[in-house]
Amino acid sequence: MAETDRLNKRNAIRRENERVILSAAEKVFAEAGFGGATMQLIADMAGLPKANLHYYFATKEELYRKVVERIFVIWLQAADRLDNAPDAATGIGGYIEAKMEMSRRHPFGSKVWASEVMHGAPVIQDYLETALRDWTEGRIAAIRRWIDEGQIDPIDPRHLLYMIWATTQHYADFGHQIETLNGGRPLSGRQWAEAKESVKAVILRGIGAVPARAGPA
Amino acid sequence: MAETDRLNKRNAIRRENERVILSAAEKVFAEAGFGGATMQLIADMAGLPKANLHYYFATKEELYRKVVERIFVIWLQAADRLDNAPDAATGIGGYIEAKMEMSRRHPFGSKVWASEVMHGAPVIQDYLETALRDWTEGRIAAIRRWIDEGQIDPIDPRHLLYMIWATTQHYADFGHQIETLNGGRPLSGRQWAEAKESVKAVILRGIGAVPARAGPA
DNA sequence: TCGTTTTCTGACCGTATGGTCAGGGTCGAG
DNA sequence: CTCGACCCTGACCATACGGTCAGAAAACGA
Repeated sequence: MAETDRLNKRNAIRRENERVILSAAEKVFAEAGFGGATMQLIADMAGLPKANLHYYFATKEELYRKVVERIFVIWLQAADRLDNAPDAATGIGGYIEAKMEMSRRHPFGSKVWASEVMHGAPVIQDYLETALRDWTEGRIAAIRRWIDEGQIDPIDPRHLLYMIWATTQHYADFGHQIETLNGGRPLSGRQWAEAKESVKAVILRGIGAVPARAGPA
Repeated sequence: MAETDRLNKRNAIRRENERVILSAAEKVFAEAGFGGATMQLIADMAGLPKANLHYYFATKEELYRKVVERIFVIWLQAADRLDNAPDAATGIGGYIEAKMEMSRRHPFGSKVWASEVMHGAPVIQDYLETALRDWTEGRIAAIRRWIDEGQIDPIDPRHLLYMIWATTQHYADFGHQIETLNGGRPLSGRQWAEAKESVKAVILRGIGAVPARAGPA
């Protein structure tokens, strides 16, 4: 087998440490921003000496880039629900659900992404111009098809996508504000479900999408 | 007249310098985050020596706090359109319009606010728990009234507010991403108008609000 | 066991940053 | 004109931060 795939102790250590560092970095970058984050803070959170971080990731920029790249991959993966959907309502509804789950399970990643974009995407501008642009064009075409088929009202697909991104990611990025307005408590499982249903209902109704089981009369 | 209101040269200088500094600070904080912003950068942008900034604002934290407080006031002011509206569609539609205008005209402020909240609102937590919470409760009551009157579908008013905030502020906070997906060009006046109409249309239809002029048959 | 490679880390360094301050300049009131 | 209050700023300081490095420790293959 290839040398890099060997499952000896060294590789295990490396993999585990990289995982721990990336996870700690994601959290610290999310909570403090790139400028506010320090290698010492990340090291403490990872339970490793600072010098050890620099052994695995040469610079703060490199570590940050790895964090953002990982998030970007997850971001694009959520699109599975949009593709191969039997109809518009199922596809868009499923995509909203998937993104709401992501906001719930990966709030730090969402915040890092938001922060990166807000600051002009200094690190992942190339991804925006290639991968994200291509991805977006593909979904726009799919949405246009649904419009042509009369499954949803005519609407600029871009604004629909922005709306979905904005609304779903808001529950992660502005989670602290939502929590404060919720009496200082995090949303319960029930409240998350209600949020998901509200968002789905308003958007699907807003674009005139009929539920799958209720075909046109 | 009161001493603080005198229009002598000294007061003019003070007012003008504070304005210039706050404006520069808003931009720098928005583009670099609190941690990434430096007093030197803000000073350069304001065209003043760094020491002069510290003459008007003792610390970086104080300057930042003033910036955020100013944004918060503007944020709350946009609610005028929601209050005293003749009906739900006009009120909510007007509020969306006002917030879209704010995203267009004050993108830096929106970003600073987003950044502050994302990082756990270390500076304005008290505002969230008092002013924002009170404001929100008031609007929730108003929305509930519209629901009871049958003007809009039953929906948790909180999620409706979050949706409006998320969608409208997205055009400021994620403006760079939108610009990139728009071929690298900022949205034109026409595109902004389309965005505004799209958002309004989807949300108003999504909550079953009928336009003001088209009363129930 | 031995030599080699990889992992680990305390101590250290140069720089950038927030903040200070003494002293000079400007304005306005009387 | 004079004096006091306010405005301005170059030079400076202490600290914190990203990053380096020599050398110890551990893992590995033979």
